[in-house]
Amino acid sequence: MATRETDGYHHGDLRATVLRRAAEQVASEGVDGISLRVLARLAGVSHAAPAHHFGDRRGLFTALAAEGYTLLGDELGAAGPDLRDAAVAYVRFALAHPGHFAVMFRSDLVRADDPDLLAARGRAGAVLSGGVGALGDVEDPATVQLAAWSIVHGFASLWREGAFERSDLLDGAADPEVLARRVVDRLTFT
Amino acid sequence: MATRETDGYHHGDLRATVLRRAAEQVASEGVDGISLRVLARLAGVSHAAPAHHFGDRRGLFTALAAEGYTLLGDELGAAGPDLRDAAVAYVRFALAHPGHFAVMFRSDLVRADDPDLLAARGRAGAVLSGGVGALGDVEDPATVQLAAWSIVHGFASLWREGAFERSDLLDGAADPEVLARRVVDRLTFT
DNA sequence: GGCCTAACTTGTCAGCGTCAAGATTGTCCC
DNA sequence: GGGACAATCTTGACGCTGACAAGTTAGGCC
Repeated sequence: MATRETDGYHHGDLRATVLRRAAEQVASEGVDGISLRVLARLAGVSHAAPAHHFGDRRGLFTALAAEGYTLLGDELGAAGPDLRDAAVAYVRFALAHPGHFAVMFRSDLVRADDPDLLAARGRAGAVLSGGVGALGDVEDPATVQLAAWSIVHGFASLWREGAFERSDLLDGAADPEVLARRVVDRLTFT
Repeated sequence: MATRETDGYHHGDLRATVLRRAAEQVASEGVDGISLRVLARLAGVSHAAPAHHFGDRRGLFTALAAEGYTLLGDELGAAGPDLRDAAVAYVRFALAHPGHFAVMFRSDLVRADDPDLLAARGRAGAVLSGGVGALGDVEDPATVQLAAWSIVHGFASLWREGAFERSDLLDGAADPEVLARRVVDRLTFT
């Protein structure tokens, strides 16, 4: 099927296949519960095949992170120039792509100097900065941006790890995006 | 010398020794760069000795997380009832004990039903809730608490991973606690 | 048709977590 | 003081993993 273009020696789409599976596995079992050999097995190739595309384990996570920043850039771009909309979009991205999100900020798992990673991250940052610029008159835009980034990043992380559920701060099965907007609304931007 | 009470068969303080080293290693090299066997070697015991105290790898991280929640509870308690002070204390804890912090919210690394963990976490949560109660008249205290938790957690995580340094949001070598307070001050609590 | 390169395989290695079984030591009770 | 007992640590083994090296196959390009 779609996973193989040729069913012989060459897989045909191994890089994308492994990357997709890796995102799923990281999302469901965490970063530690992942193995290049298992990913290779799932893709129907030999244990060393993924190494050709990613180098090593770190390379796989780096590629995953780069893809994540690309997706985040897209999401932020689609949200438009309003910073509050962008904030909610950040949360939406994190919860829609947990496998990517779990890796993107882990400097111990990612090769910091990877060109693809840097490019994708730079783009996402530029999109966000544009949103802050659109705010108009702000006394201390850098602090505002730090605060906004912190609050959405923290919210997404804590939600993802189930920290909120364990506390009694959630009223029933609240929608994370609704809640995220409510939380972001406690920020003053002026 | 203080690490061994007897230099014979029994180490005497293995559990605490391993835990301390583990915190250091996690802080410096990340969770993945840690190995029970290396920790055992560093403590001068056989490779299977730590298992007696922690069961398995997951047990080690669980113990580390529990210790982290205890430390966090102490820090929050020392900060007093003011929620802004507590928020800064949260950041201070995270940056002072990065090895613990890195593990505390990783549900994939921690045994969720561990009694020690639950007790320590419960205590830290109670201390924090007390601080929110001391705020007085608040329209929606749950949302306020979510927002405060999110912003400090996100700030600490992003700072820790070096995300802020990579952006151009920091003016020079800013003190994280000062910056944290400035960021928290963008929150409206009423 | 022949070459070149990318993609993948096979084989191997040391290190890891985990388990089982045995050795050593401190403690407590008589 | 001595013996049972539990806690602590060792030794040895197993399968799995990431990484590396060397060989094999296929596709593209002149």
